[in-house]
Amino acid sequence: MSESSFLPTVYDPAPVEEKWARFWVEEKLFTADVNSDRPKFSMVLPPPNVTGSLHMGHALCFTLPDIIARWKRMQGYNVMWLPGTDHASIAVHNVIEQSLAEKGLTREKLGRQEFLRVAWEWKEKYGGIIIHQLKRLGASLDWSRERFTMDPGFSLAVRKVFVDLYQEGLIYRDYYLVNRCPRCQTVLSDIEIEHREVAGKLYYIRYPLADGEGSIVVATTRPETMLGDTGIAVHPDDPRYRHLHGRVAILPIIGRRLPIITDERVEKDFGTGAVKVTPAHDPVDFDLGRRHGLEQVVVIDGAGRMTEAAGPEFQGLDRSSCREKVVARLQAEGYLVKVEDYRHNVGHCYRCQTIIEPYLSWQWFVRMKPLAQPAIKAVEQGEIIFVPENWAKTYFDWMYRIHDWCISRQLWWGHRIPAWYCQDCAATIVSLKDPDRCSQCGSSRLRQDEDILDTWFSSALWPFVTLGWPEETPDLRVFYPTDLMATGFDIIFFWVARMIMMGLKFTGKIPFRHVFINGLVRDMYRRKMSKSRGNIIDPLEMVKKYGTDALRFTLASLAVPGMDISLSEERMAGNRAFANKVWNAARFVLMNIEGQDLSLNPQELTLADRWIRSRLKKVTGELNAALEQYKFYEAADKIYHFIWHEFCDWYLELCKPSLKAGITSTRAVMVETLERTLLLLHPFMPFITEEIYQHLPGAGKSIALTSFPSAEEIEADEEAESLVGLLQEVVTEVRTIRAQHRVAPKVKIKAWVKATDEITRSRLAVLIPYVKFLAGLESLEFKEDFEAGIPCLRGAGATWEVAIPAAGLVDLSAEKERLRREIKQIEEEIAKLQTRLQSPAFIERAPQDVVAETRANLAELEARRKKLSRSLSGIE
RNA sequence: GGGCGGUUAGCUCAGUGGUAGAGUAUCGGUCUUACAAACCGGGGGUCACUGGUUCGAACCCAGUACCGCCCACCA
Repeated sequence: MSESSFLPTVYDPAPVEEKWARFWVEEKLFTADVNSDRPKFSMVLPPPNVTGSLHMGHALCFTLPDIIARWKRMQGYNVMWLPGTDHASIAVHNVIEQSLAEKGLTREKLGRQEFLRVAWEWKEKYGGIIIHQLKRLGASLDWSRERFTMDPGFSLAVRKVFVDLYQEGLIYRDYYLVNRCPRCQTVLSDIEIEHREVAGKLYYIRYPLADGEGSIVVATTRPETMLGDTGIAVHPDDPRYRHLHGRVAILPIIGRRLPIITDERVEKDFGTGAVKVTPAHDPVDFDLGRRHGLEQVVVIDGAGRMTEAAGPEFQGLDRSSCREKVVARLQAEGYLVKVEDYRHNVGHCYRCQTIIEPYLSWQWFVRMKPLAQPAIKAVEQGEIIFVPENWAKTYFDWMYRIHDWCISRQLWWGHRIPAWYCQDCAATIVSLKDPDRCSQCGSSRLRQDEDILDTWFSSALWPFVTLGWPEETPDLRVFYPTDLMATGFDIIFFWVARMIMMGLKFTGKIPFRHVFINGLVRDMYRRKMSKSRGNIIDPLEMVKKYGTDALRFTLASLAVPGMDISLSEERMAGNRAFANKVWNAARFVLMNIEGQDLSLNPQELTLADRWIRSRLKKVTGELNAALEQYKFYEAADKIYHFIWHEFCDWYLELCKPSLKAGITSTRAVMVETLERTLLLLHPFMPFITEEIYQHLPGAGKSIALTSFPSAEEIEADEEAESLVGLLQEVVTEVRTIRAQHRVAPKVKIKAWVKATDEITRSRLAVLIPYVKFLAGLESLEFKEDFEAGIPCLRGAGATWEVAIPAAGLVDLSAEKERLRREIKQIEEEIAKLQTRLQSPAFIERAPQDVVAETRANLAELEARRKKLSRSLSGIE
């Protein structure tokens, strides 16, 4: 048969993938029907930032749900998987402001209107990149439902949520000490701060007492903040300072009078047991100050520069150079007692890694406790299930101790806070529609709050606003709550928890039933991928090199729930080889069925046909069970092993003689098995399976629209499995003997076989032609007596023996070595089992079937040893 | 300071009570007409350590060590 009419020998993924990716989108295969009467299965994609280009985290984050989506769709579900993007305030600001800076511009110079125009322009231009990439990579998303977190519907919903929460008292404004990033020029919420240990110093500073009698020494890591000190605190029970209670110290440099207060929160054992109190620049001091009525003196501004209140000597200095100057002056004036090296945790901005500055300012907050309570309950009662479940503990830990959420940001790109301040009576107006006049005094001199909302505020609404909320749309009714949310553990607090809280609050329902938490993608040495390390593995580059299917399969085969994934290119090369294997198996099948009768006569099935069907049944069951539990790695492993090591290595090889003999049913089973196998593989490798499927006789519009195999469709055939098991044993034994004696495959040799019981004998009789073919034997005959004086190479199972007359083939001393080694291994095993069986405790207490099994194993091993020993002494 | 996870073959990882597995790497042999991105075969592990429970432990319990991550107001 000429090969030219068939598929090429080497599979080239790129053209195939591009073709089908386009086809799926153009044919709208993944558009869900809201009127369908099939059961629904819905998900929303975690919206990638519009700034980004696709990275491995994304690739993982859509590959796994795509596997589920395709699987469920093939199982007959009405699958709706909604895509979209997130406006990502800070990230967009960083990108745009950086490009402005290159032109010598700042956002202030540009102005708010113009900046927003640039941002939208930028979003239109680059925001589509990820969407394009997702389409190219074949994620089976419903593109008719694509959303953006700043589209008009979203703006309306965000405003409604804000107004409702405000009216209920769950959103409030307060003058509070918050975290500010001096570089990003905005405040951040607590969870946007990353604490990292840094090498710092602990400065001991002496503050003289006002009455001139003595002094008190305090320890601080931030001496520059002393300029804003308004008190000193000691522990009430600390005997060292009892005489100082209620007295007054003098702040060096500034000269301010500092009352010495007592508070339980002071640690007696740290430093000197006395702490300076700077209410405007430290969270603990802020509380202390509020409780004890201390003044708040702001000495560092939002950009990290010293204010006028820091005094003329320091005003305008950066906080770090100010530290040096303050320390120098303290030293010069004798106030600096000592300086110690000190490692401590310092908060950094999660976006730009700048050290965070506590910053006293008016901000908007969400009161979290009332929202958290039902969200905790939903997980406690199992309405929402984390996979793996131990992530629920992380969720609970955070939720129980939740703090109020600072939601205002001093940025422009985002949802502007719907609050107005009356310039005449100072009233605050929060409203759905832009107000014309003050509701208190009727003045029309209103000024809208300059700030926008934290990006995560709108992200929290993603699962229901994307479906039409606050309208009661059919989509919302049919597809909400969603079934599965797949995302990384790093955003459980940022996103998952807040979606649960907001979902319950505004829809009265959970937003999703299952939360699948995937790990971080790391490099092959388990290091985080980062640009600075230069160890980024770019998914698009991998796609180019190995194909999307190989990338997807690699991610799936490494995805153990909740565990980080360490990725290597070798692994991907291996899976490209797997794709190629599938391709060539398909080529082989297609070559052999072209123009042939494919009718299936059950009477005509060969042993191999019966065996592969039975194996396929079991693998199908295992695959479905694994996916049911989100065990992607296990599912991938099962299908990989089945295709490569059962379908290709044994079944297709066994088909060759049958095909030669012209057995029609084998062709039928071959193509039937190939087709079912492709369906099983499709969720993992959508492209190559589609391409091959389209070459099969009777192919439909798309493999994605076929129905997923179920184990019930096929019958098990234990007899065939057991016979092929025996076949594999014998063939492997003969091959091993050949390989160890360097008997090349093309050298046709004779072999003898015998069985130690009648049943094995009759089974071997059936298997002889197969063994001959697979082991490359010229002949294989039953022979009762091997001991006829001809030196042989021997192998044995428990109930059978093979012998290859060795004359002229090999060096017998090598054979003796081989037999000795094998016997030794068997004897070690036998010794272990004997010890176990000699223990009365084992016989008495272990379950009967375990004991029986152990006995049977021992008997088998002993039988083998006997046979091999006889062979050995025969040679000797 | 609290919590979570990890430690199994050279490497990356599966494996929740009954004779240690995969991929890859490695060594040897093959172009056996689907596939050299392939085929056949081999070697390679006191399952981190110490105790305990059990007839039996990689697996359960207690502790130790090292690695990683998250949370945390000792300035």
